Amino acid sequence: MRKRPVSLKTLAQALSVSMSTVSRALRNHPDISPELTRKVQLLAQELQYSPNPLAMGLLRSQTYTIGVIVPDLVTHFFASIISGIERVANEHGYHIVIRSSYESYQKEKECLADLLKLRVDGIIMCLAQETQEYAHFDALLDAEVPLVFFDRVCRATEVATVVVDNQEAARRITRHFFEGGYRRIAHIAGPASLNITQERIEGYQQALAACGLPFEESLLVHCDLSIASATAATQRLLALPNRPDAIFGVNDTTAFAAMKELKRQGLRIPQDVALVGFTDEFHATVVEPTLTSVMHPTVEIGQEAALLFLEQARAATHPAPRQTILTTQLVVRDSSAPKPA
Amino acid sequence: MRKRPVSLKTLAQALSVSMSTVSRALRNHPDISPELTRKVQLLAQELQYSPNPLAMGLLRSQTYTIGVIVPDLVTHFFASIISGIERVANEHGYHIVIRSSYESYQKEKECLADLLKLRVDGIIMCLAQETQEYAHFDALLDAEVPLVFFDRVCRATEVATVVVDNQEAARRITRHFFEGGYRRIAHIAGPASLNITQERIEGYQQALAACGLPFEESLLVHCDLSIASATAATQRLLALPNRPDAIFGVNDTTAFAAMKELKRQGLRIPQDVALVGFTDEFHATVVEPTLTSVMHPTVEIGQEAALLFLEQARAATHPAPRQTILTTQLVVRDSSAPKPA
DNA sequence: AAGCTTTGCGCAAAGCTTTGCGGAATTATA
DNA sequence: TATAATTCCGCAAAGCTTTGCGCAAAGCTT
Repeated sequence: MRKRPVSLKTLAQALSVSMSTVSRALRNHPDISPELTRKVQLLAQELQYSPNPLAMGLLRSQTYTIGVIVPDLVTHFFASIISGIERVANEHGYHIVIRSSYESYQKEKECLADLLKLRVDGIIMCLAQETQEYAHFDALLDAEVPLVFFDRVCRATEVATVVVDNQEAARRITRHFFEGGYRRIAHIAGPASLNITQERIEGYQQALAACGLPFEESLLVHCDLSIASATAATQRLLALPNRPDAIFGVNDTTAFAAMKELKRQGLRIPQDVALVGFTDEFHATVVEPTLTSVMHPTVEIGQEAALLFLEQARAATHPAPRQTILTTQLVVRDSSAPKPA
Repeated sequence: MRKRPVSLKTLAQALSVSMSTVSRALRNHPDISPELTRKVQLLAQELQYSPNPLAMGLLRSQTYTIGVIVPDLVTHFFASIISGIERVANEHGYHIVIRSSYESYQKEKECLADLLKLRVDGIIMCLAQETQEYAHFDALLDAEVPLVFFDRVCRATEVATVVVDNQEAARRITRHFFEGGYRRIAHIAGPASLNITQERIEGYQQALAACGLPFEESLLVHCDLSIASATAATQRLLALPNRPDAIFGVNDTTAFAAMKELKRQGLRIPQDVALVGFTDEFHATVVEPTLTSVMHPTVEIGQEAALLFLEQARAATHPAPRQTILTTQLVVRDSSAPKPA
């Protein structure tokens, strides 16, 4: 049995006063005499008193705790978003408790339920890939529990969200290829259900049109974001009678899987096929050739999400859901060097 | 103002019975009549009652919450350890609240203090790189708060720890080089203060001796685990009058920085200089040449740490600290192919 | 000196749960 | 039928904190 930490009662008994007096003294209430106040604060300091958050939580219905649900804890993308959330949460006195949905709809519901049972003050999350029904958020919305989605979102009119401008990013990539002299630009997209997939496809198509290139069905392939599936998608593209001269992968895993497959088939990058991915700095610079990629402002996504939470948590009345759109950055490296004339 | 969730009081009032009766009914206490029990449970179900963990925490002095402190949230190594912790913690009804020490001693103390104020049931952590004093753990030890260190440890006789067999791993790498025909084997080590650094150096030296190779001071260089510092360390090695033909980097960042620097200087891997790192699968397979490396059982480290916590949390009396040593795996890839005769 | 205002502190309730004990009503016993 | 034994439920305390209200003692006024 661990001994209980010092409480108001400990202090009160030690000083032979009531708990209310101790409580007031600690908060410098004018009702308490200066000498007593000093004595109390001194003892509190000495005994390292710190108010019990459980009692405070009970009183105020506030735990200063944010539930964070991500599809996956290991991926650099999510890890650094969590890092961003953690930083601003801590700066504002909040703790974060983390759960992974493992991209599963069932697990996502479980996590949500568990965190609510824990009485978190709000939820910051990214939808699981499987999730197509959104009824499990009704309870939160009804209870006006602060909720923030990032990256993968739904019900954007009801929930605060932070996303990146996927269309713009996809347009920029496509244009970048075009300007480099590439004309058969393929796109390995993600699952059709994800909003990020749709937006990037739209941007891709918009840019093709703007560049005067036709949209060829066969140059748009889907994968489920796994390595195997991305590899298969690449193979489908390369098996085309008229294969693409540029590939734009929808994310990290996809881009690297594509790169490996290209190398395996003896194709040179970018001479035979140029490549661009959505990925993060460390990976992109370590491969050969270095990978041109759209960098997500991951830490900022997390920070912004936490700020949106705080905004809701502090508001007296439930504020209108705000949408934050962050811009990405296209970092040009070797894998998309201009085509030699 | 969010409305309060349903409590025993809600149910009690709805059924015109006392809260104690509701409480007993929910736990199938024999004192309560079967019909009433049924009615109570039905209503509880319907209203989605779930006991308030704050009240329970107050009562039992238990929050079912584990504080996790890592030096860095973004690194794959820590991210996947967290993933392991999360999994077994959740399986056993615990939540984890995460903090990053940013490798800072000051921050580490802050995190520790904050988590204790939060009344976590225990702490699982990895020491910050800066941390050299360990007095801030006295309070935990005195209060018998379950504490588990992983990877970087201290006070191993007092605290449960989970580590990998660094000596063995270093020996294996060195032997692997030797068997491949390499004779001037260098080691880029980490900060001398870290136990992992020391252990790997010892293993390195043991294996050199076992292979009948001399230990040359100049082939052992230190870095602080940053990219810049690892690059500089590599440069020092390559500037040697008699440069090494094999390099063994102390971790992820180091190995890749070394690889980049080797390439930059136009050296071929492994023909001119072979390379082995401590790293994780994804990175290692994506680079060119693929990197031979010692793989940490990261998820297992996390799982094992959580199990050690549970062991302490469940023990009636404070158990003797247990040391878990996990074995690593040397995955041979292209960067250390045998030297052609 | 009698009455009024301050000053300084304690009581108790609320927030939620569990649990020992007591008590009323019902049933069984003599 | 009066008494003993069940049966079934409520009171209250404990765990910790805050806060409205009350109360005693001290200070002040005239």
